[in-house]
Amino acid sequence: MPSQKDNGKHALILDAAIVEIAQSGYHRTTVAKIARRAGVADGTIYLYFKGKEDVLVAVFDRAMDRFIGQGILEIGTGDSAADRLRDIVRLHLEQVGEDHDLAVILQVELRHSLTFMDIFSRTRLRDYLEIITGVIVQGQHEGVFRDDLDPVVAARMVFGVLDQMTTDWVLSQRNSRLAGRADETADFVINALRVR
Amino acid sequence: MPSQKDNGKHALILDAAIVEIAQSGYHRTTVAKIARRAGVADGTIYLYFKGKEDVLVAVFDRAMDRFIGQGILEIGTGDSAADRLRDIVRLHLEQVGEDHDLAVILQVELRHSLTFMDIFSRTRLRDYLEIITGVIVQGQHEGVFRDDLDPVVAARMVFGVLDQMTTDWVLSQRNSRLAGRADETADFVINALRVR
DNA sequence: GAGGAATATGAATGGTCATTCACTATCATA
DNA sequence: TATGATAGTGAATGACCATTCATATTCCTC
Repeated sequence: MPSQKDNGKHALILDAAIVEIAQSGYHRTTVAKIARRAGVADGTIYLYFKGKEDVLVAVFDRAMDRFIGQGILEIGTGDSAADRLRDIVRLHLEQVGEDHDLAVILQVELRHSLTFMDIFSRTRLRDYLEIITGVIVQGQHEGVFRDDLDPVVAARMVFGVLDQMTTDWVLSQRNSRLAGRADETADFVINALRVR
Repeated sequence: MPSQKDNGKHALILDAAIVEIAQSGYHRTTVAKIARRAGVADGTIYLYFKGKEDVLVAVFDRAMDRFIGQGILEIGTGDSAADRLRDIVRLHLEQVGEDHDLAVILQVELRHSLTFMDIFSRTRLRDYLEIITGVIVQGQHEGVFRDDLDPVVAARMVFGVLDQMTTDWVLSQRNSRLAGRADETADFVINALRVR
């Protein structure tokens, strides 16, 4: 099984898979098509991945690594909760809006299986939601966010808004920038959380 | 092709399909399994539906008919926008929370294909979103909801919150009632929209 | 209750792929 | 440059499953 002397084949296959899956959906994408686009033989896929499903998992893992790694974790700790939340919204929409094919997979293809969603919600997404939860708790301590909302549930609601904006963008004919919605989206969620 | 003298086979097949698809996902559900659960022969499915995919579409259509028909359309027009929105949130969560298997299909299985999502968002969902949009516009006229938010986009955000609450409920194996979240969900979205 | 129409059956068909594996090519080392 | 190890190939395999259709059953009408 190749590891170091890779010639970037691993990434090559993942890139090809993203394009094919975004185009035709996971189930209509054959291993042969991924191989052809990646410029390798069908069998080569199995040197780098356990099987077709494993390719999808790897696409997801790499995407989440990049997403989480892209600074979401260390969003200014000196700032107010409202400012941090605004930054999270902006970063989220910028990140996902950067690669349309990848967004299609994240928003549409990855949700085709309950068990997959389950894994999803138990691992990387959980870390991300915990960051949002933390910011909400901070805001409650500051006295700026209402404390009659469960911060864990509220974080889910905030995520729901971001997720819906992304899905709408994926389904729309993309001449718009997703990040262009950042301001009004941030306004919405911050207003939702703010004390009156 | 049977139409009147149905013996309820059409509905029988749909019910069986809902259970099977919720359990194993659309792609792992075979026509044979649906037939077996419905207590009919494989070929009978094809007397009532054009094919496997048509069964899924019919499940979706019936669900949306019931959902939209269940009073969402005629939510008290005499009430304030905030009250109407609260009613919509409650009805939405009550309706979807009524049948877990159906909710799984609506939240997970139906989103497996971009074209399907596309059809979805162009038809029934659009009607529903227009109702929410109308309530938001009403609230803006009343001077209760902020008018610096595009009501169409705001309606999407509200829907995103409801959708996320539903997905969370579907993915949690707990036997909690989805409608139990109605109050805090309504608080969140009404607060988000309210002028300060 | 005969005959024809409407329904229902389920074994057989055929197409589609994921996966395997015997073989070939390339690389690294001495 | 010989040799074993590592990487890559793609035709063949076999499992799976939607759909069909020849046949059987039930229903209706006179």
